[in-house]
Amino acid sequence: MRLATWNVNSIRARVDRIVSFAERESIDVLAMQEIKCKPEQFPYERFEAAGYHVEAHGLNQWNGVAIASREPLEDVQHAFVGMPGFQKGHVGDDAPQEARAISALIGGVRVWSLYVPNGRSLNDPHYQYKLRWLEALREATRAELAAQPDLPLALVGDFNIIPFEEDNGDPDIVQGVSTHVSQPERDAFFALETAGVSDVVRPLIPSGFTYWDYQRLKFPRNQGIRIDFVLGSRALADAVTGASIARDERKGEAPSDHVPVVVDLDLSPEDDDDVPMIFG
DNA sequence: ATGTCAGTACCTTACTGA
Repeated sequence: MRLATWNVNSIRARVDRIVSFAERESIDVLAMQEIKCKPEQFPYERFEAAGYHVEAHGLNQWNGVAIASREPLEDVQHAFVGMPGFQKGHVGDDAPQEARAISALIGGVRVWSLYVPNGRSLNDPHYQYKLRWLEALREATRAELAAQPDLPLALVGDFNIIPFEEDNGDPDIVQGVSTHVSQPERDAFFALETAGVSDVVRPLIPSGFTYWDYQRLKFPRNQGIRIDFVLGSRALADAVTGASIARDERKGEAPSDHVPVVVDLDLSPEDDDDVPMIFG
């Protein structure tokens, strides 16, 4: 299985290049974020013509997540357990949830397409919302893996966090001033490891950005940041055979400001070394 | 060049969010 995640920054503005990428790179499962539309506005037919099923979750022109898959999507969910809401600067369980998570079971793999809140600024209520959202994600993931320890689980998407200093090539993003690099955000990201998931791309691709701001020639200057990740459970990590960051997707006509992150998985059953080979 | 882009409504321009 070839699994990719991509913050597309509007599905309608660039459906051509998104479907072209999926076909050209033989993507089996494409998790998308920031589709920026309601389901009735999603260009399903373009994906179906290319052999993909699609599940989309969007409430308005903001946020929105989707998963396209060559295999059918089963047991679709539009939020994780305990996902907080946000409305007019108010964080909480009583505020309406935004369209920032969608999940499906595909070929035995539980895939979550996630768009973590941006945070906006360190003193904005949205920043507290971001931290609470990440803590709820950690707890939901911990519970899911406690119930199914051998589940191949992938949390993929735009985490809006720069985990390490070497992931920050943008001189305008400064510790102590900016979101994405604050210690509480980084702590919340690394705490996901205690739930049983880890970054499966970094061991194969130690450096490289996934986002370059449209403004101020950030891409030509390569002043990008690494904020899009594939976090996998043990069973998923054991299946990873390769990974890539599709940097070229930031080039050309009407690119998203993010590029796809791709992982290759070999999900065929493992040989069990504890059992003797009795048939030759 | 405080150097961009997408979506919407206050719709040929201003606003929000990123």
